[in-house]
Amino acid sequence: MPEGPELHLGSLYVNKMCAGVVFTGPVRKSEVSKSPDVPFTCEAYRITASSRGKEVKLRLTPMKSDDSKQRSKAGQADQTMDVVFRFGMSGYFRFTSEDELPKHSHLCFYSKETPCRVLSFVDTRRFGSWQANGTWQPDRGPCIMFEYESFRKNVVTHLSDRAFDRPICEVLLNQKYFNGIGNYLRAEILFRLNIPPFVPARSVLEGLESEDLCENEKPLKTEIKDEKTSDRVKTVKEETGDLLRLCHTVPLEVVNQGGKGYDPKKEDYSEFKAWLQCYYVDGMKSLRDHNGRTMWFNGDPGPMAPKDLKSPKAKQRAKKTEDHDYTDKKKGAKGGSKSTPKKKVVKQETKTAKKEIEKSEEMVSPQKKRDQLLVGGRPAVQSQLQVQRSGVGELPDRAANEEKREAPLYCVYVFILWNSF
DNA sequence: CGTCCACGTCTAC
DNA sequence: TAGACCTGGACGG
Repeated sequence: MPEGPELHLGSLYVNKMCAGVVFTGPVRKSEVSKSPDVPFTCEAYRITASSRGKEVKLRLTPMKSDDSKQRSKAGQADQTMDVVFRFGMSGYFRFTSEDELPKHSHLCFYSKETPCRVLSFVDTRRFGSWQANGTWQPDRGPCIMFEYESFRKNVVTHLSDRAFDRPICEVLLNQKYFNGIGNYLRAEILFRLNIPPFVPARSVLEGLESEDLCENEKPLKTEIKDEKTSDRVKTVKEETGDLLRLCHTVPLEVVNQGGKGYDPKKEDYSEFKAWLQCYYVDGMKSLRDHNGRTMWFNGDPGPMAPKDLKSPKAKQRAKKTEDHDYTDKKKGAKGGSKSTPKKKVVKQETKTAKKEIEKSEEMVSPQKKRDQLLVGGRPAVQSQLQVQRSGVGELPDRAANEEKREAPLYCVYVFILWNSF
């Protein structure tokens, strides 16, 4: 569940499910967890949640007791305790009956009912963590969604920080400045503004104001009469706002979807998947950034793109043979994972038209290939945009973002490529 | 069976 | 700037 929107949706889930529920007893941790104990026990307490960027805070509030002396005798809590969670790659909250406890529940809060129900922090990979008596992690910046003004200010007033020497796509994952942005959000945000991901961050951000000048401008949409569909009025909207504003609005779109955000296993994942314009989308390119994270983008990667010429594999590929069939897969199998320190998959445009086509096949992820279908004689990329355009009956926020773009250049690109087969 | 990949931090050379 | 930390799903042989 893990970028800003998912964390926030998680806090909404807790507040909704636990409203009016009384919890009791100790907080229990799984055997396998290495996170700290939560030394809290109470005859009757409530749980509420809040979020900030990529953290969720649970507040455990003891209910009033007639006999506070008795309570302190028994070692009961009489003060609230905050527990601050980070979700890692796979954390989320569930509220279930005791016998439906999900696998990988690592911290459990028991309700005072028979049979009882359990609020549990579930985390398959255990990259998540929590801190009893916790506070928001001090090195993390303001929340991109709910502390927008201070978030902007924090970035704009620290542009001289060496952190901004890096490519913009990598800076967007720096939680000191972009608390809540993660790997899918950075792709979606940069894509919408057509910003090459490996452009120096400072060059993109300098000149932006602390104040969002856009915020109070009402007419975000321009209505244009479409000649072809004469009687229909088509709304055309450019992406509104600068990069910092989109770091705020794009995550909020996910929250306003009301689903669970990024969660491929769940039923309601389809809406989120349809919302994605770039991340893991068929026809988009991807590159490993300098931290080994996959950056999804379209068009020019930008001047700071990893050249990867130093990677053992790239050397091998360049030296050994011009055999275009010498793929990463092959190398992986050959070299063995031990001798090659870390695989670096580079998928990029090449110069000649022929190679372009070959490479474009490599670029398509396996998952994509499954989905790759012709719809109405057009590549799926285009049809996806059409689906987005036809969205009906959405929340106002979302509706405003529906009818947003003419078919972008990449569609033309894909179309040409497609026909060249 | 094995390899690769995944929404994120952390800390140790 | 590598790795370490984990589980599990997809896919290949």
